[in-house]
Amino acid sequence: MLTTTGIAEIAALVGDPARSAMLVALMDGRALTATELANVAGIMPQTASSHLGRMTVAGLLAVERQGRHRYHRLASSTVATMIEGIMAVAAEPANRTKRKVRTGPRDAAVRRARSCYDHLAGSIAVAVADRMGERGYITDLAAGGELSAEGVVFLRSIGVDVDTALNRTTARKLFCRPCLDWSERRPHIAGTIGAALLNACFEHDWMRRTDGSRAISITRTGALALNSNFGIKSGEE
Amino acid sequence: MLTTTGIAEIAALVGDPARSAMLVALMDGRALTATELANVAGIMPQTASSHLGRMTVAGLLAVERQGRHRYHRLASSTVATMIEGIMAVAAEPANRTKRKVRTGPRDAAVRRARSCYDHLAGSIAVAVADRMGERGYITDLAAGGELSAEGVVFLRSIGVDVDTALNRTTARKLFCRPCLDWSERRPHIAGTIGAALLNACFEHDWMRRTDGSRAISITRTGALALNSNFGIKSGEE
DNA sequence: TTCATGCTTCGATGGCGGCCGAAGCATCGA
DNA sequence: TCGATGCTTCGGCCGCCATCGAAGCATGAA
Repeated sequence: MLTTTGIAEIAALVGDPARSAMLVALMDGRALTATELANVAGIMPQTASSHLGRMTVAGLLAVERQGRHRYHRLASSTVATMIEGIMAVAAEPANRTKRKVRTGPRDAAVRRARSCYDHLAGSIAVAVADRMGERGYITDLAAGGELSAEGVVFLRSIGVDVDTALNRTTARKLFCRPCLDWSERRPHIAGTIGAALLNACFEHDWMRRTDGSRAISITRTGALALNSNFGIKSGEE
Repeated sequence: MLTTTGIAEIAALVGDPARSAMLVALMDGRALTATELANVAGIMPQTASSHLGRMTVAGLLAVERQGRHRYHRLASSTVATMIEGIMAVAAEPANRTKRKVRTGPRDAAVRRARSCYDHLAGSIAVAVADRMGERGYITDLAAGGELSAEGVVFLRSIGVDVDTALNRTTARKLFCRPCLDWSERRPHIAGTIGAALLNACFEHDWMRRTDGSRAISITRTGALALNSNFGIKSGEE
């Protein structure tokens, strides 16, 4: 059987605590060095090197070498989607009852806004996609999504670099892909446009990365901007 | 970290050849006995029993006992979605180049129509969802989906048992969930409605299960029905 | 009650793989 | 050229777990 053994190989790679810790650390789309990932996983660099090598040949990771550093990142958004899928199962009720679950304020922050691969996820991201759909900026999000002409104008008006994003691929259709959201399980905006949107949020200082977590914090100006541009109340404005 | 270890546990379960073979065998939503699954995986019953027990406590499988038989099925559609996600990675170009891939006619059939958990998947299923969206039978499929009043009338007219399906849950909203599709990566109709729809296709003898494969064959009358009801040309009418 | 079937539990075995120490390559700075 | 840093390769150790034989429980039939 073609698929069966392939599935087992891929899943076995994720099925190691050290490797899954590294993969989760890379879920925000950044590229990290081998030693950084070794620290994340709590293992020695030589062990991490072995893991990273195996995940790379399996197509889970991609490597870019800069000088004597080697930066590792997730190979594709398919991999990120897969990990979100596994997360969803791991977070299901059947497993929650087993171990005690305390959903602290930090988890709440992650659930509200976090980075998924290279774009924004969480309830805020879902709300953004909803509003843009309501206003006709995005059409047919379920079927791959298409950015309308009004959508281009709108995004450009709030400082998103739509044009370079548009130049990077051939068809406009592919830009707004739905991406099953871990906590919300509803689509948000991914792809090149999603990356450009998140990038703009950082450049405007609407949002900031959080150290040691996938959570993204929303600044005061960001809360105001979300309200005025999207009509989203994040509770901090 | 809460999620990291949980992810590794779930993935490690899938990461065994015998277990992944069983999971794939269950992907069509049917419930199989322990011995049947042992045959699928090519292992002894006692070994299979151990695997099934572990997957059940982990929340991957659910068991129903009938007499001296124990029927195992996937615990939820979340699990099915996860496995499709892993399949997508295993089928990615990076892995295809490694081993030889021959996409024979049988793979083409699987890609066109197959069962995913308890509902229909493949290009036909995507087309069905598209048409129903175009005609306003389904609204907002991307955001969980909602069946409109016209949709209820339509489905009832083609012999889908909508009413029992509607009674089985509380809100109409939950019925049409998008489900990332393995080959198409576009949403199709899942949930209770999706199950009722597939069921109707079997009862009308529009489609038939294929032995030893997830593929679903389309009968001649089924092709005609798809064309007249949905305007979908499957190439066999 | 007795036997057969389906499945589970127990115990022992064997192998795969994660882990680290030490050594071997690259790259950068002086 | 020499040392420092980042990373990889090699070798050996250890533990976990998949596997199967045999025995123990259920359920159903004779």
